[in-house]
Parts: sequence; C-alpha cells; structure tokens
Amino acid sequence: MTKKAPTIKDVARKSGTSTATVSYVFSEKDRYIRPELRERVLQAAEELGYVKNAVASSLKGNPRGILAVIIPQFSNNFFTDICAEIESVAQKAGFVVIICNTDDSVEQEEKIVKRLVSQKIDGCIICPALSTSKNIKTLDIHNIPYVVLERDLEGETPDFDFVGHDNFQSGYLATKTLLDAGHRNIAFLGWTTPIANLRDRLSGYKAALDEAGIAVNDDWILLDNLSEDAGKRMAARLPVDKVTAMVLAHHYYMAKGTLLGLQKRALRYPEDLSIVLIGTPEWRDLVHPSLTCIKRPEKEMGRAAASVLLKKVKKPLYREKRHVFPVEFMTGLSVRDMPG
Amino acid sequence: MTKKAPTIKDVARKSGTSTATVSYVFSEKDRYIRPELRERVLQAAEELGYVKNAVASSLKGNPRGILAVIIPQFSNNFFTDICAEIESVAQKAGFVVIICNTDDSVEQEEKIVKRLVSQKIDGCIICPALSTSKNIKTLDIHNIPYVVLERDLEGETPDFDFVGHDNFQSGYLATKTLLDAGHRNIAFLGWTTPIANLRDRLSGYKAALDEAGIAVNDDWILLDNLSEDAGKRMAARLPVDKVTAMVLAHHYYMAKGTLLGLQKRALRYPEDLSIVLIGTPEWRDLVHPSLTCIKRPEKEMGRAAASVLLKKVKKPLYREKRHVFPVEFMTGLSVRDMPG
DNA sequence: ATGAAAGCGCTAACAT
DNA sequence: ATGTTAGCGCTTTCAT
Repeated sequence: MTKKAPTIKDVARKSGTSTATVSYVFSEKDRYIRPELRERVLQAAEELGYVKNAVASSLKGNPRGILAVIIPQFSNNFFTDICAEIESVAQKAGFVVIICNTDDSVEQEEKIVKRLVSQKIDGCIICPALSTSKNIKTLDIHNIPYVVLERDLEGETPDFDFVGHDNFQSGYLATKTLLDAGHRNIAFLGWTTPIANLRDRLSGYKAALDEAGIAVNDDWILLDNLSEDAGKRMAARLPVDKVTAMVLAHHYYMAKGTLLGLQKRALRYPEDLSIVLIGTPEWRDLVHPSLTCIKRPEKEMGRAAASVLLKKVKKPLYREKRHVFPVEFMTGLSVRDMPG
Repeated sequence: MTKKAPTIKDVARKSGTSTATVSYVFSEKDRYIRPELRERVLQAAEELGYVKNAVASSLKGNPRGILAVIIPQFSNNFFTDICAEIESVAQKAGFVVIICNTDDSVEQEEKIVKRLVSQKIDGCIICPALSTSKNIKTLDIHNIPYVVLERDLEGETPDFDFVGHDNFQSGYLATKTLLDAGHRNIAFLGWTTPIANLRDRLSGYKAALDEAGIAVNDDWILLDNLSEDAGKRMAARLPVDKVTAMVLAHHYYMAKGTLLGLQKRALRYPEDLSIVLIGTPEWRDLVHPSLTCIKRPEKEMGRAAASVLLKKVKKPLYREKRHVFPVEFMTGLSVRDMPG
C-alpha cells in the first residue's frame, strides 16, 4: 500500500499557507516569513515527513546535486582511490556521485554518457576510454561541465580542464633510480594500449637511458595485455642473462603476475634482478623484500578533479589551469647496487 | 554562450508535429506512428542532438534510472568488489549507480539517505552504518525499495530483503582448519565493533573449539580498532609462547599490519605460528608462504543484491528470500601440521 | 493516426 | 508579508 510521498502542496495545506511560502521556507532565498508561519510550515513538514523533491526542483533550473565519474576500470585501486577522494569532496559539498565503469570500451562509454546527459547531471569527471574524445564532445554539446582525468585527449579536441599526473616523470624516475645504482641493462615492462600514459612512461625510460648514454634495446621492452597472466608471461620471457634490472610500468595485477612469474623461475630480487615499480599496491611493503616504488598522487588527483569540477558547476565558464601532479619516490629494498 | 539543450518541443517544431508524437516516438509505448513521420522525428532529433530528459520524465512517474549503494568504507576491497559487480549488473539493466560512503557514521548516513530520498532514486542497496536501522526507516517511509547488504539490522526492524554471507561459517571453517592440523591453542584477532559480523565469526571460532572439546581462552581473543597499526599492535601482544596458530578475522589492512608486526618480531609462519585469514586480499598468494584463506563471495553478493533490487524496483511489493552465501576454503601454505 | 492540453512538484515573477 | 500562477520537459488522456 505504497502511499505517495508528501509534496509541497500537502505541507501548504496542512500548515494553512501557500506552496510559495513552503517553497521559500525550504530554499536558500531570503524572503522574510513570519517566524510563527515558518515554524508552522516546518512543523507540518516534519509531521508529514516531507523531503524536497530535488528532481522537480532541478526542472526549474536548480542544480541537480549529482556529479558523475567515468572510469575505465573499477577493479583498479589506482582509480578506486581517486574515486574515494572525489566522493568525499563531493559529499562535503552536498553532492552525491554516480560512478560508472566503461571497461575501456568506447561503445560502453557512449551509452553511459548518454544516460548521464539524460539524467542532467551537474558535472562529470571522465577518464576517457582509450583516450578518445568522441564522447567528450557529447558532454560539450549538452553543456555539461567536465574535467578530464588522467588521460589526455588525442587529436583535435576542444579546450578542456585536465587533472593528471606526470607519467614521463614516473618512467624517468624509475629508470634513473636503477641507473644510479649502477645498472646498465634495464628492461621495461608495460602493456599494449593506445593511450598516452604508457607511452609517456616509456619516453621517460628512454630519456633516462639516453641521458646516461645508453642505447635503448627494443628487445627489453616487453608489452602484453592487461592481466595477471600477461605479467607471468613477461616474467617468463625476461632475458635475465642480459638484463639486471627492470621497470614495472603496468598495473598492479600485472605486477603481481610478474612477481609470481619470477618466483616460478626461482629468480630472486634484488639479487638476480632489481625492480622499481610504478605505483603503490597495498602489498608493496608486505612482499619481502619490500618494493622500491614510484608513488602516484591518487588523492591529490581526486581532490583536484572534484574541486575543479565543483567550481565549473558553479560558474560554467570557469577555466582552470592543467593540473599535472608530480610523482614521488618511495624507497624500498628491491634495488641492488651494482658492484663497480 | 551556453545554449539550452533541445527539448521535445524543439523536436516537435522542427519535424512539424506535436510533442505528443515525439514523446511516443521516444517511449516504449506502442502507439502506431506512420513510418514516414517517425523517420522525420528521428531525423530532427538527431540533427538537434536531442536526448530525452529523464528528470522531467520521472516527474510523471517513470523510473528514474538511478540506483544507489551505501557502504561504510570505500577503501575496503571487500566493498569495492561488491560495488563493481552491482554497477555492472545495473549498467546492463540501463541504470546508473550512485555510490556513497558513510565511514560507518550514522550521522553521515542520515544526510546521505536524505539526499537520496530527495533525488527520488529508484532503489538502494545499503550496508547500514553500525548496523543501525534508523536510516533504513527513512527509506521505508519514502517507499524507496532497498536491499540490506552484509550487515543484519539489530533490534525491532521492518521486514527487509537481505544479501550477505555466512560469517559464522567463516569463523568456524578457519578455526576447524587449524584444529584439523592439530592445533590446540588458537588465537582470534578481530576488531572492536557493535556489528554482528565479527561476533558471528567469533561464534564460529568458539563453536569449532567447543566441538573439539577445547575451552575458550579469552586472553587469546584480541580486538582492536580498524587500522594497520592496530594489526601491528596485536601482533606485538600475541602470546606466542602459548599460542601456535591464529585466525585473522579482520580487515585487509589490519591483516597486513599483523603480518608486518610478525616480521618485526622475527616470527615466521607457519613455523612459529600457523595462520588462516578470513578474506582474500590481492596479496594472499604474493606473500611467501601464501596464505590459507576463507574466500567470501563478493561477486555473488553484488550480483544478488543488484538483481533483487532490480526486481523490487519493477515490483515494489516483491519479496525475496534472504540470501546468505557460503564462504569457501582456499588452500595455502600458512598452516603447519602439528606433530603428534 | 495524431494533436491539444492537463498536470507531475517545484520556483519565482508578479500581484496584493 | 504572503498568495496566485505560469511554466520547467515530459507523459497520457481525451478529442478529432
């Protein structure tokens, strides 16, 4: 026997006033209302269990109270950490947040973006599937404020606000760490993807080698798809007779696979092979020896993305500078100093 | 110069027909419309970039297309795994999902629930903060279909749909595993909480001991708050001269802390201490030796919660049975057979 | 087969 | 200081 939710009209009737008055009582607008009347309205609302219908309110042009974030992988802690931060900032500002996973599929993303447009969300943080800009354009057309997260858009695209981190630097720093420890033959393990992030990390790797006057050996750059098994495969293929160190530039579950693959070959780190990992999985200091890592700024990114978006929601023409956060070196025990 | 989004009216004008016709073209309702006209409408909509406004539509009583899930911890993989599954199921059914984190605070939850009510969401999956039913009642009052996740409600509460897993069994199974390996003096590490889950695990532990004719020693039941540091503290307090095994019944980061604390005391498992962990952190098979675990049914729970909710959204009076999923034993190398 | 128009719950300009 | 009312974009009954 689902009775209907009480509306402003019910409250008006019960408190013997008009809907306008009730509306004003529940809005931030300052229209003076006799304390006595205001009290009566509040009382009636309380008794009826009235809650303002944000849906109807937004039809009149008021903010919806909903933000969205679109990510390519739900199961990647890098993204969930960012989302957690976004949700936290949004919550404090009175918004709820819709989280959507595209599985890095442009088609899936297209459906999702349409749905969000249809829902008239106030704004959106999007890490574009495969770095494509197609669905971003939909957001543009419908005037939904958005912030692009982590992946730069390829090709001709509108001006956009961006929050990301320095992938070049992470590749560079990881490689430099190994070079400084005296390594010369350094492998780079990544994944196959059209997005720039991995490419940037690889550029950082190459730049560091270059700076040290070392030629890049393409055989030591291993790429595979995103999975734990791929990590295992790469560990199996690793030319450990030539290489003394490696940069793990891929995802946590690939990295996990790589470590397991190493175990399987009875290879030990740092004795047989030094390792620097880009990223900070929960287990970085639990494995033994602990891993030397490059920490990415998940929280900072989440916080920045959310606050930039909130500003844009308030002022649609608001433009922020690009936020590209630096990474941070985290010491560990997986790098061995080379003798000599 | 943000031009307004095109509405049904614009499409009607452009295609020279009425708003009613356009509405029918974009609805599932079957009203016959001349193919020629239908085509013209579609054409106009396409050109204008028209997307139906779900907000206005829902004002007329149509489903909103939004579900919500309320969890007490965003950073806990147990919950994010469940959420990932919920999102996936919801997405296939055409819904987007709002994810809210309460930090296990009843006050925060209250705000969130009010917001969701105000947003007129179609339904909600809630893991109630501290197992309290107060905010659930708000959902009831406003006729929002909901499914209670993982934590049973305490006290007098309305009839509700529930999806969870067998916490008693996980405590029992973990303990039984150690008993079967010949252990007699088994510690139980948990956290301080009013919710039933930990209590149930503890009951399972006690039941297993009881069954084996072993008295419970309260000194071996260690509880602390939810943090990695608390895990370290418990490891430090552990009476390893008396105890030969332990059940880790707490969260991943506590478990991590406990393992780190063990390392600090130079205690090795399973030699010095056998371990069974409730839960399956990503690192369970990465640490060495790999951990013997009790796997909880995150995916099944997520999937069940989402599908039950979707059924309730369709049919508000729909009632499902309680879903309490079993846990699963996962073999590892952290349990040593006791001699004798 | 299609269109006119009332109305969902709210806001705000306007009237009193 | 408060009430009346048009209208946000859509759905749907009723008329044609």
